Amino acid sequence: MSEDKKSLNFLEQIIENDLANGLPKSKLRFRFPPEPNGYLHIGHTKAIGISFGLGEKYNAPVNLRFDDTNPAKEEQEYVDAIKEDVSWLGYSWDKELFSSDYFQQLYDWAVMFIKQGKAYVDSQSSEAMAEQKGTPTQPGVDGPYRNRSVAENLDLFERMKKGEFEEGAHILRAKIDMQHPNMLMRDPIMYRILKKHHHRTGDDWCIYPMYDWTHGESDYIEQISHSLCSLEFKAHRELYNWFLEQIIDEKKLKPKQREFARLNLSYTIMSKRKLLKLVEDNIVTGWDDPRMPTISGLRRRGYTPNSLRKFVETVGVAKRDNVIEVSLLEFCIREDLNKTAPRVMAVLDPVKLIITNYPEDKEEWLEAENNQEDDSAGYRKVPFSRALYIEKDDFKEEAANNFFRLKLGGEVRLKNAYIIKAESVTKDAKGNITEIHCTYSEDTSKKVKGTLHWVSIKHAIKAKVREYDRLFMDEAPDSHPDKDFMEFLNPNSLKLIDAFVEPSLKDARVGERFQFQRIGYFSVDKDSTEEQLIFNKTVGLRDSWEKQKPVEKVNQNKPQNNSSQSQRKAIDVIQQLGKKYTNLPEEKQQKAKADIQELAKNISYEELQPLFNTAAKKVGTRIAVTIALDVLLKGGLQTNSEINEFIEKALVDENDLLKKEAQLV
RNA sequence: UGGCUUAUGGUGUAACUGGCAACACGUCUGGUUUUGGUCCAGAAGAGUCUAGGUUCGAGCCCUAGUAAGCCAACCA
Repeated sequence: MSEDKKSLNFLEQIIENDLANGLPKSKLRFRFPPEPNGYLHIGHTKAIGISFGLGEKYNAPVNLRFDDTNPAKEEQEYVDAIKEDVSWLGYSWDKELFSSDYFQQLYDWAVMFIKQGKAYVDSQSSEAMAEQKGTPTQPGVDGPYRNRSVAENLDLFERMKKGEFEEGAHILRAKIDMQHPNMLMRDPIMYRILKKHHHRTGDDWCIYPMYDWTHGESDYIEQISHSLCSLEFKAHRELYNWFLEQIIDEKKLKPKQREFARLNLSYTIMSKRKLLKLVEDNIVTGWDDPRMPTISGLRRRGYTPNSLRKFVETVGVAKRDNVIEVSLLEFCIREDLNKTAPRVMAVLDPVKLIITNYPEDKEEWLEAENNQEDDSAGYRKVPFSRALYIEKDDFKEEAANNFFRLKLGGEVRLKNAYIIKAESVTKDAKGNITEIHCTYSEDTSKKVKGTLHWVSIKHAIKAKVREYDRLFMDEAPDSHPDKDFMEFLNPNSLKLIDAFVEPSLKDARVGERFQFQRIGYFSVDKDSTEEQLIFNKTVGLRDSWEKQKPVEKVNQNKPQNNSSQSQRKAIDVIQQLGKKYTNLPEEKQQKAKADIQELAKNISYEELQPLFNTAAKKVGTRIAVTIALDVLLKGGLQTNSEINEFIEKALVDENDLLKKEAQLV
């Protein structure tokens, strides 16, 4: 009944506040403003989830606005891809808009700025202007063209527009303050000359507005109430507001820019420029390569819109830099697919298994449940025969008891079929197992520890499987100032596998997702043909067996594990026991005390002494130190002024426990 | 020799605006199971960056530090 009330993130709080202060709910409007210069990635999914999510929450419209002010980098291909990705995620925008729609209005405003003495044409080299601009720690100085007459500015700007000048000859700058502590306020550029073809306005314009000049005014034109972007635009807010204040009509709404921390994923990169490099260098096969963190890549990999939305929701919204562990993404997709993906059997690394007491020419079509998590999923038939494939890993001639799979003399269940017992193996000249010989029993009620998946050799379909590993071997590949992110590329990020799958998969269609039982989730790749099925591995099943195995490859994946408790130094354990001390019930306190006394035998005064400075309020730690100190003193330690001072303080503390321990010393 | 922002378990986010630090992932136990999956039950792990202060009471307020990020594209 009672919905557990989710706490609001800081953006929602801002909106609630505005609403409480009189902003009508009907005025709420958001926007997602991608630049069409690349494909959207998982980081954008967060931005999309925030603005479109707010739109859904408040039933407010959300515009999709392409920020296309730089004809040098932007293309129609990207516009189309972005639209596809946003709709695939399940969001629908109110209006599809382009910043270029506002070029004329922006130009008119710029002319107004010039007339009001708020903008001027600068004609220096970019180097000269950069020098005058100063640095973050040093103020800038005015340039020589800063005080051109209005008439001259108007004339030059007009001629810039007409295309009379070459690129770089002139620019239009806002006239604000060259000494401003915020560098963005030091006469920012509003227009530059760019004689490039624009994907929408063609050759109409020779001058193009800059981001800062365009963005806020576009928000204003569209009457966006909350313009949400990532943290690196924080400093731009001041300029955003300045530009708005010059043109605002008091009767209209003034958009509010607020900034959130962008999403970072461990073991990957999120920069469009760097992703583009992977594409251009053919490290990957394209923007939608399943190893890419792009939305299209994840889609091709088999991720669902649901899982991505859940992921973004789980990650939350705040203002501090963050790195999300990939395991959370994997959790989200497994959670979704577990409920929805039909189960099938596929063998990726086959070894032949012969059931010697099963007739040579017999075959049976056995019933198999499609998805035990979904009652409506129904059943299908799988063919069984004398000769099967099972996974090589599922058989060992000899193995310990915790190996639940097949071993000589041992029994396992074949999923959806019978119980078999391994009798013998045949090997090739090199000693590799070529065949496993088993006998089967039709009594399937018997309890056995292991269940294996399998395919009937005669009926199996050959399929290609692409198994992916992370693209980078470093946790944060582009965070090393001295190293290029390309150095961390994982040479084995793609593994091609020839697999055998059950015949029901014959008609599987591109994009369909399955669970290959006991292995993972797979989806049919678009490269598949009538003759050749190709599967992408989306993600493996959780595997608690893999973790138990005494593997040699260890550390290569895990950043580092916290060293086990047993290896911790005695002093650290004492400190930790102390932290909890005052919260413990009396008997446990006694035990903790005994533990501390025992541990104290193994510490030196030098280790204990720094803890004398423990803050007064951390009473527990001080108690533990007192107890330990007592042990040391009884062990022959000479008292000194530091010790006395510490005990003195304890004796007059208001905490009785501490006082009591101090009195014992 | 600047400005802005941030700081809570391994990770991410909370804490009803000053009242027993919670949730999720991950980790570890145990149970169920024709997937070593799922599911179920449980555990460990944080005195909230440091030092002071205000307060009956501080993760939250104040002061001073420390650390990290962002800001010097005719990119967005």
